[in-house]
Amino acid sequence: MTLKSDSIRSLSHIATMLELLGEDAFRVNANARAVRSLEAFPDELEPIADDQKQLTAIPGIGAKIAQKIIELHTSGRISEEDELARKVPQTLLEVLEVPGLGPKTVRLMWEQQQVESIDDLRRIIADGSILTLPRMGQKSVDKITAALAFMETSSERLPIGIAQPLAELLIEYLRQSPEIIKAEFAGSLRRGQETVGDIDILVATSNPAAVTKHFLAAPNLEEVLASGDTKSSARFAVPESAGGKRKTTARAIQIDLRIVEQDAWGAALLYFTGSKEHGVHLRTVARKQGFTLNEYGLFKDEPGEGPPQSRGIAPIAHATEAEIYAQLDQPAFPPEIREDMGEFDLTEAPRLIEVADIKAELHAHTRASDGRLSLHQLIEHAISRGFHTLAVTDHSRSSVQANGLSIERLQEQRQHIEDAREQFEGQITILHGCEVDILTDGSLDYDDETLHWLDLVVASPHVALTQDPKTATKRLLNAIEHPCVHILGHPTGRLINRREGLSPAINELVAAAVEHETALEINAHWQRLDLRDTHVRAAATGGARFAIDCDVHHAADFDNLRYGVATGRRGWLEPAQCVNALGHKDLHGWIKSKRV
DNA sequence: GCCGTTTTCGGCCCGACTGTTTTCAGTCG
Repeated sequence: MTLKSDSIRSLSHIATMLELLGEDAFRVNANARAVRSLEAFPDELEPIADDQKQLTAIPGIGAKIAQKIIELHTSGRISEEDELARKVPQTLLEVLEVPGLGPKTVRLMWEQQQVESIDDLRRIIADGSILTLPRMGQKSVDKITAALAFMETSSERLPIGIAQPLAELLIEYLRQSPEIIKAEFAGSLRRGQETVGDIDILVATSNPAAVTKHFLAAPNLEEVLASGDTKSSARFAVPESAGGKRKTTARAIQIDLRIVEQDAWGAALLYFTGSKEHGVHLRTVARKQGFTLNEYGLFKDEPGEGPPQSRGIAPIAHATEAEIYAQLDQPAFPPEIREDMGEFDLTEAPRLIEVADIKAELHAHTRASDGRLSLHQLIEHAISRGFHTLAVTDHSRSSVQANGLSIERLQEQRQHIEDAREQFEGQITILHGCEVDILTDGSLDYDDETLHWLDLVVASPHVALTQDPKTATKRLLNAIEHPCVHILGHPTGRLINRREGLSPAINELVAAAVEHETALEINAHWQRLDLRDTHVRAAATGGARFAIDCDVHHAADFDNLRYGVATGRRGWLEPAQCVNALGHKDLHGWIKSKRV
């Protein structure tokens, strides 16, 4: 555990307990904001933990919270957290996790009915005493009961690689209705987050009732949670086949449908894309300039009661996101950077990396190790993607479970590569590379002579992924600094929702990567997305170069590129910093620079 | 509890839906 992760846990614990005690909402929010800010902070806190000034330089961290972090660092505890924990039963925090139950209701249950746990909640439902609470009727109780049952069947956040295809299928279905003018997904999915808690679909129509009816008849719909004139929510089953074989325990996902008038499409898309923090900041900007911004448009402030659109006030801008941003004198922020993490300091929108920029795949496996494609099939797929270069990088010998190649087999593979080069001449440049294991101590799985003989080397950690941060940093630095290594593959080895992976000191890796011109991988597989967005942001700011690769094992893995690109965009990555976006000459110039 | 090109004090976004209410509180995003 690091000081950062401990601080995040303690501060969010404090925020939740303050909420349950009915403390000032702004104080609760300040702690929650500090948590989000720390989650996005790329570096560890230990190096700055004795410097209040550097701590308060982190947005959302003021003098008080900095003091708590310092206290946690020096004593291992925060006294405020301990004091609060004496007042609030810790099992009460689980009750707050029940969807539909908020702090006010949980507090009432606690004060009036001595509810201190989920079991207590079940008790007052069973004996009917829950109905004596204010504003609590049978319908509410039924909802809580259903939520409790749903919680038991578990639900984790859905990886983007499952959520996005689901959203696209639903949109395809919705568009079958002639009443639909436009349909797009918004929310965290549109911002390219690695996992999503729900899916937001935005629809433009002049016939809301028909569209709602159509939505509620969609395939895989399990339960309607709410349905009004402009908004419906339903729970959908996640098909067993999602993501190839099931790679998530999530059985269901909530999908929210928002219905808007076509005219206000831009305002609605902006609003429902979020993030919440970006929206709050943007509305503050609007207010300062004498405007009101909501999901119906940007309005000039005029005195009066009620929302401007219902008072007959015409919006100044509402048709597109771009015109609203322009009216507020802001750049047209790409969705992926709308996190209120510094984007409002920009004077113009960055030109972020796009899928169309990617012209090379530098991390791909064949049947020789654990891939499912033959060498020829792999090459044909790369050509069909319009790539100018493909690196064949099967596993090295230590990856026994992946049928890693001995040096002899590696040498045999060279002959096949050369045959293929002849056959595909003029269509694509084929590199003979490997994905070499970074062994536990940081040494590589082939000798230097073999590595130098290969055209391209991706060095990746596959074992000992629970090493402490210091050892892991040293291990990865070894690979970055090795003169034959081009790319550090999936640097942390994490698997989303499954395995934490290594926690190296990213700033040290970045400094070494810049010095040795080694690229850091953004592994595009949606189970990896490694480096993650916040690491990419830190490394890109530090001037590192990146490789966005699909780590191809199956033909369909090429389609994961969009998730890797989205992660790069969330890290503010521009094409010039991505080796896969280089032209043929520049890419091979860099690759050969490691072979002199 | 944070923050400042209106402010070092006094702000801190905005609306839909639900269930329980005769006008609104709570939750959610």
